[in-house]
Order: sequence, then structure tokens, then C-alpha cells
Amino acid sequence: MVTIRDIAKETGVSPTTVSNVIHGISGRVSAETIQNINDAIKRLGYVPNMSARSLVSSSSKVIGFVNHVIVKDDRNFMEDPFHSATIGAIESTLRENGYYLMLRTVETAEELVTFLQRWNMDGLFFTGIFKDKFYDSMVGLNIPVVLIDSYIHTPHFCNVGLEDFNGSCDATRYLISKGHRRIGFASPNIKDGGVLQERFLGYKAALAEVAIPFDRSIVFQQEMDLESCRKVCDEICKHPDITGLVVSADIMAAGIMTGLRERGIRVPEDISVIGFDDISLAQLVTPPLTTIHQDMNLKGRLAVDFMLQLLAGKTLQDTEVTLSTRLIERESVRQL
Amino acid sequence: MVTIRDIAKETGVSPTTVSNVIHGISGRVSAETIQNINDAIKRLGYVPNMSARSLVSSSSKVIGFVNHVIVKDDRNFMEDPFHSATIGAIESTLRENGYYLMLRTVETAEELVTFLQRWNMDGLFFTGIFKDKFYDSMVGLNIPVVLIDSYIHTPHFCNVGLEDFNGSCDATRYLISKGHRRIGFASPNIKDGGVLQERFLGYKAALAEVAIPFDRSIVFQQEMDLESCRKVCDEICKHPDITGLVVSADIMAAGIMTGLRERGIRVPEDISVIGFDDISLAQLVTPPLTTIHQDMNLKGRLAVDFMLQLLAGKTLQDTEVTLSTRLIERESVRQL
DNA sequence: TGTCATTAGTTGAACGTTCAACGTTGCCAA
DNA sequence: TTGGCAACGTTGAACGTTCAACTAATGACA
Repeated sequence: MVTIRDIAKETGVSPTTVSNVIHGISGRVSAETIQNINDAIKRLGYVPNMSARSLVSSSSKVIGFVNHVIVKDDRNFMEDPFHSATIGAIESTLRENGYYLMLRTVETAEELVTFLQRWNMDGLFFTGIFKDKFYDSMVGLNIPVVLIDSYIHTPHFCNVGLEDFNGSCDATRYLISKGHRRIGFASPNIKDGGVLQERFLGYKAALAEVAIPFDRSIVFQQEMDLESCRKVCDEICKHPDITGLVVSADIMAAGIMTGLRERGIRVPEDISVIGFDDISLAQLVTPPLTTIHQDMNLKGRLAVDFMLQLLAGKTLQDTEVTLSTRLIERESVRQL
Repeated sequence: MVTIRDIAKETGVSPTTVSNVIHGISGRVSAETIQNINDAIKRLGYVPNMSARSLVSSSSKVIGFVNHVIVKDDRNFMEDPFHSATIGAIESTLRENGYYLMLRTVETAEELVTFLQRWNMDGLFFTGIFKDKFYDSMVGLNIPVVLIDSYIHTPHFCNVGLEDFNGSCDATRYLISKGHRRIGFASPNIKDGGVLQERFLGYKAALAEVAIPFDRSIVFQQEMDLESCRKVCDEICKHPDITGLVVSADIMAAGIMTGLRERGIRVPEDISVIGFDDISLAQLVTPPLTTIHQDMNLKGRLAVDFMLQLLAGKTLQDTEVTLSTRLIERESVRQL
């Protein structure tokens, strides 16, 4: 391993001078010495040691991307395409700015803190359900925090989210505007404080607007896989009066559409379905799925924008961005 | 920040003793002292500093997950669900074993080496196109390397791959067995040494088996988005004699099916389509897509198995696993 | 001639850990 | 009364870097 000392010896200067050259500190080193040092660095193949650097400077250039999961055996981290598109955008921008990305799933606030302290991380992206416990832990760390899709609003952290509530409201209103009155809601398991809860609340609010009574018996919660979607369909069959269905995730909407078709129920003739997310499959299913669009890549870019500003020490007046949604009309909803 | 020295001071022992307790080195410390130290660690909230640790021990407990991309502005890293499922499996297993995961996209071998050296990484997962240049760089690093879906076969590295060639062969043979003779091939851009090339070669080989001449004019390369798939469909329309189509990615197959439907071409009545990957959408499109199944989660688990064995210093006799594929018959192919 | 500023460096401690090489007891057998 | 040997430690250097504080030489100017 080549160290800064080797470069110093090779060029006949002190390690400090080499360090200064590496960091481009100007006005302290002659042009000739700079040239010599850079040559030697190339020739010997010197690569800075980040451990040493972060040990002495207590800044590591590492940003943590932490996903909080609730169940112990949840291995679905990043199976959701949402995460991949977002992380992809984050990784590339961070890299261009000289930062590194460390990935981690945590189950508790202690785990989170330990993780960040071990590596004296410079920043944190947090996604998943935000529990109160996290609050103090994160504030105590005193590093930039950007929450992604985590429903807590505080000036302490930056927040990148989506108008989940409004989007879901819009979806429901759309069905209502098409003459539907008996509208069900299907969703993967709704956890307190998550995006799915917001979407659920949006659905309820839209019903309330036009005084349609909320009926818990036509709210269907299941996993997202096709088998579970079939169970939802069996439930739906028990409520033949349902004419419209708001589904809080496209992937589930697609599964339900498949299940309905298997049971001889036509979409949109017999039942109208509207999804959420506008993932690529929405336009590929039959009929193409009417859904609520969100830009996941943009979400990642905005999150990293926040992070870079905070890392640069800027104080932001706006610490919150909530992406708006857009209803994409396709063919899975019909006028009653 | 609480250090090992603080714990030492608090309990009246030397830092070394604290270090020994932390590492569970037995026979050197009395039970009482162990108890005291552990108490103090809890009370003061001590968390080991990984930078210091890795500086002195030159082992960082960090594993790099590196994706090699060719084009400069390729921001698609991990948009592919393949990556997410695999990384998810890798992260959780690595975590259980006390390792950390760092993500990175690289464009050159130098970038790769610099990245790994900066953090004196303990291991490397490499995915993407393997160029010859990488070979020496990786060997020089002297750390465990597990290649995922990178087509180079050498005892120096572990290799987790898929029978892409055979899978694609099977897909093509299946169409042939159903009476098809004029069979096109559609794929995202084929790069030398990638999985897509293997799939392309499998297609060609299957044609050769039954002496169907290969025709470059019915090989369609495009991006994976719906717009590009429509272009493929326009091309296909110029070859009305095509009765079957092998598509090297489900997502593209679904896009093409949509494009064909828009053009009044029915699947499978007018043209049979077979995909590759068996991603969740395959069973959700209409008609459900006949495709080649692969287990991406298993791929991640096997990769991390290799890694953990190598990290433990074991010498493996088998350094290569090639997952087999399975043809899933659904409804997008018909008997001619 | 003396003072000050500028340029181009150097020195040495510090960051938090680990690890090889040393202490210091106390006990027991020869 | 010595020697040996566990048991339970301690000491101090080292890992590669940074940073505040210093030096040493040159030149300008009053």
C-alpha cells in the first residue's frame, strides 16, 4: 500500500505538503512541487485511505441509506421498484459529488444510531415507517437527514414525499365523477405512518366529501403477490354491488385485474379499477391501467439535492418537498 | 464521542483490556472485569469506531457492490428489478454476518480499484459487463470477488450466473416445437460479454440445431421503454411472415405485446411471444406471458454464500454456480 | 538598518484502535 | 528459597492522515 509518506519521501517534501497538494490548498506550494507530487502520485499509484482520513477529520464522506422495516424477517427491502429507481438516482448524484453510499436495513432506532456512529456518517437518507423513537436519535446525531416518504413533518429534517393523500383522493373522486358510489379499497398491509395509510385516508376523505358512508367491509388488505390478490378477488365477489375499486399500488391492481378476469369479472365493464404509482407495467396490462402517476426518479434527485445543500452547510428555508401526483387516464375505468 | 479510553478510565483498566473484552478474547480477563466493562459500555453508550478499526487492522468489514456500466450517462443502475431483488438478499445476509454494503457504479477499471482501495474493502460483488481490463485489477486487489452475471470464467473469482444461453435455447426450441420456423429475436441493446449476448447466442444456436437459417433482419434491438417497443413493432410489421418472437426480457416482451395489440396484431393468434426472466408482470399481462423463469433472490443468496465462505478463508473447490432456468408455459404461444 | 509581508514549506500531536511484547501477582511443588 | 506457571493484566508503537503552530528565506519599503 502506497501512503502519503511514500509520496513525500519520493519527492523530498513533508507529508503535510503532499496532503496540501491533494486537497488543492493553494498559495502554499510552488508550481514545481505540485507537479512533482502529482507525478509521484500517478507513478506510485497512490490512493488516499478513507479510514485514516475520516478518523482524523471525523467526516467520512459516507451517506447512509437506511430503510426501516418492522417485521423481523422482511426480506423485501428494495424489491419494490420504487426503491431501485430512487437509489439509482441518489447513487449517481452522490458519486459525482465525491460521496459514498452505504445501504442498510434496520429494525430499531438503536440499530440506526449504532450504524451511523460506527462509520461517523456524514448524512442519512431514511425511508420506511418513521416511529417516534427515531426522532431523538436522529436529532442527537447532528448530521443532515433527508426523509423519503416518511410521514413526519419537522423543520429538523428535510422531507421528500408525495401527495399520497391527495393522489388517492383524486383517484377516488375520479371514480365518483364517473358515477360510481359503491367503491372498495384494496391495499397491501397498511402500517401506521406509512404511505399506504395516507392513501387510505385520502380514499376515506373523498368518500366523505360526497357523503358516501365509509364501509370497512369493502376495504381489502393483503400481500402484493398474485395469490393474495386472488384472495382479494374472492372477497370482492362477495360484494357484487361494488362497481369501482381504488387500489393503493399498481402491482396489486394488476394482480387483482388478473384475478377478476379468472373469475369472469370484466374490467372495466363489471368493475372499474384505478391504481397508484404508474409503474411501467400499468401501461402494459389489459386493459391499460388508469392510475396515479408519481416520478420516482425525481424523488431521488430531490432528496439528494437536499442532502448536498445540507452537507454544504447551507441553511434551507424550505425543508419539505411534496411531489404532486397526476391522474393518468387509461382504460380500466368506465362511466357508469 | 465515547471511546475505548473512556471506558477504560471509567472501569480503571487499560484500553487493551477493553478491546479484549469487546472482541471476546477469553482467558485474559476476569469475569468481574468483563462485567464492569460491559456495564460501562452500555452506560456510556460506546460504539466502536470502524475507521480506527479498519485503519489499524486493514480489514474494514465493508463489501462493495459494484455495477459496471458502459455509457457515461447510464442512470439505469438498479432500475432493473433484477438488481433490487438480488441486492436485497445480499444486504440482509451480509448484515447478519457483521458486514456492511457499499454501492457503486463504475465506468472503468481504475475507478473500481480506487474505490476498493480507498476503503480497503474486504470483498467485492461485481455485476455488469466484464471487460478484460478488470481481470488484473481484481486479482491485484487480493480480496474475495464474486461475479454476478458477468461472463468470464476463471478459478480466481467466484461466479454466480444463469444458464442464459440454455434458457434462450429452450425458449427458441419451444417455439420450434410448436411449429414455428420464422422466429424473430427482440432485445435491449446487446453488449459484448453481457447476459443479453448469451441469450442472443442461445437463440441462434437453437435455430442452427434444426437448420433454420439465421436472418439478421429479424433481430430487433431497442431500449426497453414502451416507445421503443413500438418501434420494434413497426419493424415486425414489415415482416408479416414472422410467427414467433423470442424476447430477451419480459419487460420488453410486455411492451411489444402492447405495441402489437395497438397495431391489431393478436398474441398468440397472429404471433407467438416468449419472454425471459419471469418477473412478476409476466403473469399479469394479457395474455399471460410464456417465459423463462429465473430465481433472482436465490442468485443473491448464492452470491453471498460464496462471499462469506471466502471471507472465512475457506478455499472452495467449486467456484461457479450457474442457476438453471425453467420454462413457464402460459398463454402467449400457440401451436401452429 | 529594521520591520513587515509573502512564499514555501516543516514539525509533531492527534484521531480511536489493535497487537506484540512486556509486568505483576499469587500459588504450588521441588 | 527458589523456580515455574497460570491468571490478569499493562505499555507503547503503529495504522495513514490532518491541522495548528512553527520556521526560514526572500523582498519591499520606510
